[in-house]
Amino acid sequence: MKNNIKTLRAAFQLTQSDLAEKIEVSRQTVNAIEKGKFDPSLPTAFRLAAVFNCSIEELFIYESEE
Amino acid sequence: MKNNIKTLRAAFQLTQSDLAEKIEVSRQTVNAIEKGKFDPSLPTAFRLAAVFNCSIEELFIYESEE
DNA sequence: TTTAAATGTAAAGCAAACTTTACATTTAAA
DNA sequence: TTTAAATGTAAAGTTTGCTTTACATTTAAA
Repeated sequence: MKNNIKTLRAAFQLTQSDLAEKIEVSRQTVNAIEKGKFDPSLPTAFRLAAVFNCSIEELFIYESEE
Repeated sequence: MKNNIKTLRAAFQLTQSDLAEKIEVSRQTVNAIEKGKFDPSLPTAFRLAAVFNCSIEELFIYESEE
């Protein structure tokens, strides 16, 4: 699963800490999701999409797992 | 988080087992998601949306947690 | 009305999402 | 060029998504 969080976060001029606060997760979680270390939960994905005013599908690119 | 899986599954004439097979989870997992016992992972949500040819936002209704 | 399919649910265990703490590295402003 | 903010990352622990096994209940077809 790829995502456009880093780009959008920059466009919205938010630090990882700012974004973490908005979506109510830790800064490390934002970093990990952004870097593709793991996928967010569905609720977290919804909150991210809300912050960036876009759909989950616009934020995340699903690629069938291996 | 509410969802329309039961309705859509009926419309597509799929059993919980059928759907489980399609999205590659266990039947119990489909049942639990359908009954709102827990939220699916983001990859599972993507696969569900793909089966029903709709968006994740059309399938799941996000409600801020308590 | 009997039988089979479908659904509901529970327990034990594993895996992944997330936390906190902590520290090292990069970036950018003074 | 020093300093602070921002980012990267790691370890240990908690929570939750999901599995398998197992069985009970509901639904529907014969």
